[in-house]
Amino acid sequence: MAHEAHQELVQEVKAKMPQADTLFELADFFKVFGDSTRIRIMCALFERELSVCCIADIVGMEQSTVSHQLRVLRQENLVKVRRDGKQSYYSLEDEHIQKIFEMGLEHILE
Amino acid sequence: MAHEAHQELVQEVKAKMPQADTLFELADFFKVFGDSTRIRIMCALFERELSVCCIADIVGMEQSTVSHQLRVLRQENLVKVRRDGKQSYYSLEDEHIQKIFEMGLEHILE
DNA sequence: GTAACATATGAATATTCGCTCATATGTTCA
DNA sequence: TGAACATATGAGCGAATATTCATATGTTAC
Repeated sequence: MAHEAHQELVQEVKAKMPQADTLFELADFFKVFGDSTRIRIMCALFERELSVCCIADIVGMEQSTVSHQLRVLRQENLVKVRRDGKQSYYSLEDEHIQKIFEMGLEHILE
Repeated sequence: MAHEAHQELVQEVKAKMPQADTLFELADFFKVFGDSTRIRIMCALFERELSVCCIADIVGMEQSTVSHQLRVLRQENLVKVRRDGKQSYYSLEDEHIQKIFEMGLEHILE
């Protein structure tokens, strides 16, 4: 390809892409899905809201680990918390999560 | 919650969850989306197939970096390659990718 | 053949990230 | 108030990972 044509193509594609900031945010968002502990936590929450210690038992990890990961999920607005007495009940923030999940499953099951 | 009720709930949720293996695979799949360089590469490929050096120019990174990341994308069956003379042209493997992308965007733009 | 270009890959490095331990904070009940 | 329980958080460690440099491999044109 000629040098000018190359540059032109590069500029054309760059122009059509979303802003760099948005793509960095998007990467951070998907990063959250890229850990098996967090995936399993989210998956458990598909069924119903759960307390921290229940989640820990379900995924078979320390309460502390789960608590740390729930914080990550909270920061990306993927889960919400509800305090009830001594316990914190976590649930999913919205239904995008389940759809993204399903689409991922479709891909790997091909 | 009583101890037996807790255990019962844990078992019930665990039973409804997909197999652990599947969830580990799923995490590996999403891990690929969790890096801004790879996200930008995929995003560039939404427009059209591109050679490695074009991609490198578009995302503003070394040819070597892009080549390494394209290998990661290949390993997860997210892109395919076509050799044409000296150049390798990469394109997206299927349309799930774009849908996952869009859903991620919807979430962060809320 | 060799030169020039495009891509792939191995090694080294720096950074990120998940997990665990110890402990702090928050809540209930006696 | 203090004991018991649930959750959150900070520090430290080890593993994973993204990038770069140097170089190998592959391809074309002369």
